[in-house]
Amino acid sequence: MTHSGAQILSLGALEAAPRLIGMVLSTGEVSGRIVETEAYTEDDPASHSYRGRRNSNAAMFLEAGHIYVHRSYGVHWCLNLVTGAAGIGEAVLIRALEPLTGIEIMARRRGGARLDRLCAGPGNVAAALGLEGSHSGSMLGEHIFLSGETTERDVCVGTRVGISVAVDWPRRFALSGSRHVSRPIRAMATLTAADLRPK
DNA sequence: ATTGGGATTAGCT
DNA sequence: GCTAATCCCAATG
Repeated sequence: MTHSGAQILSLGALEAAPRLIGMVLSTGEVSGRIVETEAYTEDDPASHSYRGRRNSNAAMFLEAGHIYVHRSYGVHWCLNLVTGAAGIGEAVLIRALEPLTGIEIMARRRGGARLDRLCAGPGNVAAALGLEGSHSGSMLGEHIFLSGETTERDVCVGTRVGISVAVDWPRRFALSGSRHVSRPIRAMATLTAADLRPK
């Protein structure tokens, strides 16, 4: 993980999530630019950390820079980057990537899909990267790497999808205009590059 | 011991 | 649009 990556993840999830847009996630074989994220904090009733630490969510309470991979609907794996201070339980869900390299490998893992759907949606991101539950609790730099810079383009913020509580919280972030996002965001606000510059 | 409900997706209507 | 797939945990008896 790069220095700027570590710096961003040490922020809270709410501040890290928009700043991760534009950065690059890679394994040895494949890589993609982050175009959609979602912040989960311990005060969020939709967060796995909301009801405290369990065996299943322990990775979410590790130090910033670890990854938390969880099962969704008993079927899919979803990748989170742990943020903030250790023991708090904050993380950013990686919801979509713009494929950069290793596209054939990702397509094979996904059973074929058009380019702009290859890493669209959290289950598809984890599948394309080859991640599963056994990777949960590992550190960035072991299996996957975070590099690159925060985007210089606008990031929009909107409501969430796929949950039943706190749906209206503006915690889903996406690169404005990207066609690689899981589902279009009805923007409640737009953050410019100036808003996202290191404070 | 059993049951209900997800941070989702693909495939069919 | 609707639904099945399928695992883990929390709530309940």
